[in-house]
Amino acid sequence: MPVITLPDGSQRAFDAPVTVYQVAEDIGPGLAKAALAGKVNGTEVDTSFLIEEDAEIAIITGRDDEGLEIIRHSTAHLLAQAVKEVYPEAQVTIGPVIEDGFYYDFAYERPFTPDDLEKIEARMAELAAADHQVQRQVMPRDEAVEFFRKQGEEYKAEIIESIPSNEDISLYGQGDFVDLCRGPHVPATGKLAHFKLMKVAGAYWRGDSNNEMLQRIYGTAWSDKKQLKQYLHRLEEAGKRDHRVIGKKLDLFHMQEEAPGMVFWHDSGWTVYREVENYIRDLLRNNGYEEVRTPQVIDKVLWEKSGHMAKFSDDMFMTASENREYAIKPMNCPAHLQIYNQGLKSYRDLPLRMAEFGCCHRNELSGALHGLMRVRGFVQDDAHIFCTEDQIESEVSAFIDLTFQAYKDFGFEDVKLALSLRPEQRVGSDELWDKAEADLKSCLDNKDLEYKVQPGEGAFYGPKIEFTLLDCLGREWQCGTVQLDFSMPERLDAQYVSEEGERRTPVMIHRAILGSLERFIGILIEQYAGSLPLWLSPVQIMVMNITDRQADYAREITETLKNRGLRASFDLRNEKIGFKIREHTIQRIPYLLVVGDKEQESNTVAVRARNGDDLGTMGLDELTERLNTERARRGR
RNA sequence: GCCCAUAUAGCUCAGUGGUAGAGCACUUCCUUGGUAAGGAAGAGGUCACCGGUUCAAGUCCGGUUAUGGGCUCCA
Repeated sequence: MPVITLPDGSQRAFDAPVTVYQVAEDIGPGLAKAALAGKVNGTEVDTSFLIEEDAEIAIITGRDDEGLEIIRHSTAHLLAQAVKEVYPEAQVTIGPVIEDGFYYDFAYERPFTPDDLEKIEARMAELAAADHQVQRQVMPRDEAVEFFRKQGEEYKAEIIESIPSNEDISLYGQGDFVDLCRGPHVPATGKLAHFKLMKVAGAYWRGDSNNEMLQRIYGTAWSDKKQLKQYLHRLEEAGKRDHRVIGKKLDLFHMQEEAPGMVFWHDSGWTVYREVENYIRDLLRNNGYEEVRTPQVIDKVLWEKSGHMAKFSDDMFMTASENREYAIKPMNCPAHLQIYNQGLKSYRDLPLRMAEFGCCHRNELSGALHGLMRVRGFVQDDAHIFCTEDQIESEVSAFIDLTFQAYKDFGFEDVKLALSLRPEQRVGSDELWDKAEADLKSCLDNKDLEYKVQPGEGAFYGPKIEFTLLDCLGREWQCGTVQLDFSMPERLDAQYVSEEGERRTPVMIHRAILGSLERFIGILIEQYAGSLPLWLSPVQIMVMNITDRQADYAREITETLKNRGLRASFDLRNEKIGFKIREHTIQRIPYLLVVGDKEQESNTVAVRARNGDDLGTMGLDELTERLNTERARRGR
């Protein structure tokens, strides 16, 4: 005779086993209608789950995060059911829940078209309206394999075969469609109404590019109409923040067919670029780094020695001249080692921190290119720290602090961290890896930072920490990184003389705060939707006259502001002031100065901010002071 | 690299086999106007590139390149 304890602590006694649904019904008919699933002693179950003993119960509805996940999961099944009905030869594979929705991968003789998607979505709506019961059944594994194989579902059978043979398999059926699933699911397809199929894409079976390509259908699903609408609106708004759209509108940069993956920086964009570069330059100089510059084109022999030719030759741009072969440098480390190797180093020289705004070229796969985020020609805010093993922890720790300081100055608070550990193929002894991984880990733990551990994701030469920022659609892009390297110093003969007078090999720490300036600026643009902070804005002040009478005055104050180190420009066109304000506001210029007869007479300017605020009339000294204060605050 | 989609004026886009269009931007003229679009006229295209089908191709077919969305990759 189960006694049920609800989340609010209240209890209900039943004189016979009850289902989750019946519990909901007992509480109220509204809840029964809204119930999607239940939680019994912390485990998610279907509403049909029978409770036979005392338990803590929660009813899951569309208002709960868990409920939304169940809706998405069930909608993925609905998609599979619809596809099987419209295209019976298609085979189902997997269909997980993802951020904001779900996808499902199918094997089919031809790719799905946008037309197919419409048909499938229409069928989904019919199936949902038919309100099919969703029923769970349990089957021994081998029987389940046989069950799916009989239906020609080879992929499904293969998945189940990878489950241990002594385990039972749960299946969910709705109408004629049965799918392997852990569950739970909504009680009936009628609970699913607010979904939309978004796009088709190719995806490799089991994520392996050696396997065949499946047809992936992406969809979104929500618990009510309003949420769906809001989501679609959010996507539309995000599209307006896209750095490629803003880059064009604000005349920051362009790319063209003759140089795929390479950036043509325009004056405005290059101004942002220089500000970012100079910020890092000052930061590094103040933190014990030296700055160097190394050649763009270096003989292939060096890259063979460093090991890059063997591993990455497909991705390297090569060039030849006078019977000699060169690589356009894909990274800076071998070049920095050449500088290190000039003159014998002592332990007293360590740690030696060598920075370069290193221009690199990598022939990335054409399909990987993505605006400024993934390019073939880019500049890293690269540096290599040569140090002893004992210095690793303090160097990495200082670098993490420096990175967070920089991100904060640029206005980024949402930074994701990952710790990537030893891959199967690697160099260096296990003892060395043990120590290196422990060093990185303790750096993160000592700062109480949250991070994701990624086993096997480290570079072949050492473990690394990655700093990831998000773009306008929430896609993650790796920016900062710190990587330990036990391989290259030895390969390229770097040494130092120890306190005992012995020759030793230094450890090399590769590190970057921004990663690539191109990518970082792309993310900056999206973060601010083009309204960059004052210190980064290409044009900081636009001076506008009302009539021709104030043209000279406008020129004069622009000149004064320029002399005070501000990026000021004027607009003396024969247009109404409203027109000019609109145009320069759209151009995201932080401050607009209006000068008419009144301002000219009193030797002042009328100040308007790009958000529309009227800051009143003031003299240039007051304005300059105000702007200097704002500039110094940066993105904080 | 793989799958799908897209490529038309400077920009955003319409154009379902029969003389290439719109809005904005641009040029000229009028207007000198006080905080998000004043008015008029004009100019502007080898419809990405190569090939094919057709009496006729921006439109249909094939290929190439680039871009977008994914997958894979990312030293």
